[in-house]
Amino acid sequence: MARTKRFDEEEMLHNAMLLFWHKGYNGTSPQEILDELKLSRSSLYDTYGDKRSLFISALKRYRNTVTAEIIAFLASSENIPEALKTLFQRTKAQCFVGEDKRGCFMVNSKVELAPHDEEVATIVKENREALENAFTAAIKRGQEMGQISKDNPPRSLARFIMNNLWGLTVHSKSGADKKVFDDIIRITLSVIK
Amino acid sequence: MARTKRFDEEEMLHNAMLLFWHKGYNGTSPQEILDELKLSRSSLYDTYGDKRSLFISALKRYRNTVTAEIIAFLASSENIPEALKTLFQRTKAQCFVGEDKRGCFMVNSKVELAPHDEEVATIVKENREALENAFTAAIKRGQEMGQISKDNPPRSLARFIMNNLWGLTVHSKSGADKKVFDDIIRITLSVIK
DNA sequence: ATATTTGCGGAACAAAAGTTCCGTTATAAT
DNA sequence: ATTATAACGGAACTTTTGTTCCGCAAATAT
Repeated sequence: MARTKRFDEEEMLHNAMLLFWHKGYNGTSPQEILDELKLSRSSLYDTYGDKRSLFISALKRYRNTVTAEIIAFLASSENIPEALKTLFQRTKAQCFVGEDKRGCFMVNSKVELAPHDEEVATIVKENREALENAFTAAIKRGQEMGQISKDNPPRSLARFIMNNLWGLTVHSKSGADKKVFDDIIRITLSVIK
Repeated sequence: MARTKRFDEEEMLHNAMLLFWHKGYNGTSPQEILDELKLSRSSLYDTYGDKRSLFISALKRYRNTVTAEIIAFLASSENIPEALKTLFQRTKAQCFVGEDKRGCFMVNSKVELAPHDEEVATIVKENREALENAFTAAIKRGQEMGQISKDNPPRSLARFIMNNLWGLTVHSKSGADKKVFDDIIRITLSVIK
């Protein structure tokens, strides 16, 4: 009946996500999106709506892939302290990918937009709550398995862990070197004992 | 010899700082600056140069006032654990000023601009290093006075403390309530013993 | 093979962003 | 009081941003 799209919708959304991740919402113009995705103007607007809709879609994609993967990883881990260590190491490694200092897309977006954009604020809040619940459940299991001390309630520890993970993404924007990351990770994990 | 300015240069710079703090660099237009500061276009450009120069000046002002005040506070404190607790409580309190969720201007700026703006990256890096040195010196004194355990080197603890302070400013953008802050502060300070 | 429908290239456009310029006004020093 | 200099108000202008629209192209279903 009609012509088919000559690009992969999901792949383009992924590329748009990477672009917003790098340069922020207000720092990315439609022209840059077109150049980067190699898409025609009409294809962009027909497929994704306006710039803000595209951004919201990208943010949701991040939640459904990156965040979801972390939650799944926690849920499937048997050794919780080891799993947490892995997450910290991965965060550290990602902060040094290609001199990009891109940090975390969710953190970047909430810093730039959450105070003034209701929809972004909602996504960001739900993302935080979902992560907190996943960390809480994992830490609770860790405590029940005797891997983690019961000195602190699991939810408190979950919040503390997340605070340090997010702190690292800010540190990556501050020109901190790997030793700074190592110090922070070592002390943070020492609390989970 | 010539006419005098009808506004206070420092006061206007302060107001500009608050505006950038709220809405970010790319989120603030020259028109908004004029409206907010009640300044004529020519006065703005004659006095502060272009928008980017104004932003840089605002960032430096933050460093010379807010950051400098924290450094002075640490240097003048006798009870270090108490001083750290005060800083955390102040950070928490500021995160809930007027439903603003404005966070920390230095953190906001580095997340938005540091990866793509060399000059911002430099200011942000120097700010981080100055703060780290101030925390390190204070914690070292705290250890020497027997207020803080010597389990960890002072610089490592300094980095850990800063990571959690910055984490809180990110948490404030995530719709977290005060209980979240209290959990994080309690566990963080429990490491400083 | 044809009709139909959607995709695509790019022109076009309104609005805003960001800056400059100029004529007038005020004031400080002489 | 006069003069020199800087401040101010606002017009004006270029560029970019964000979006729409239109005509042609292509592919699918019949």
